[in-house]
Amino acid sequence: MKLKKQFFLNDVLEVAPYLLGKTLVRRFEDGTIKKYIITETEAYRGEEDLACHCSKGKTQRTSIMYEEGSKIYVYLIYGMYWMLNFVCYNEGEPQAVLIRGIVGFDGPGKLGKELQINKEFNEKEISNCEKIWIEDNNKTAKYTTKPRVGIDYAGEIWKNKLWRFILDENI
DNA sequence: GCTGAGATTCTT
DNA sequence: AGAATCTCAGCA
Repeated sequence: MKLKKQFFLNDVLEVAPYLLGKTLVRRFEDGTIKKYIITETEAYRGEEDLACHCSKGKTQRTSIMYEEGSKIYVYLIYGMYWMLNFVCYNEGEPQAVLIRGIVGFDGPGKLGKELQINKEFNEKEISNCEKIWIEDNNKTAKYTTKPRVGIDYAGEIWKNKLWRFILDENI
């Protein structure tokens, strides 16, 4: 069954690890439906988190993260890769979980390409979207935590946070 | 308006 | 180590 909106109102540090092992379902333009197991996520949490886009405050790009949880946040990085995120927690407190890996497509850029993610997904409702959704299995997966990737600019405190969650069986 | 850098990946 | 390639933020 689909993950409910309520689930994304929790703190991102609860949401990110819980998403591991869950099934990400994508309905493509031609009607084909494919399912992928989520293997890796990363948490970005609040304006004080220097690695979070919201550390620079509310802008046109980041305004979606200030809304209530369960919205999809998509953006283009390095001019070629679409990143897929889900907004978490309460309105006014920006948090998001980045999907970094799914079975068979290890890396946020690769999975964005495979899922054919584009700017049209931005600001959609993940709990009520006909193109993409997540299926719950009511299980808690075993996982390993590591520092986040690609954020050396965030400073020692935030760089060393263990907010990257990796599904154990996939290592 | 222009410039620099980025939650990446693939090639040299 | 560097290119590919585009959007946004910051500054003029």
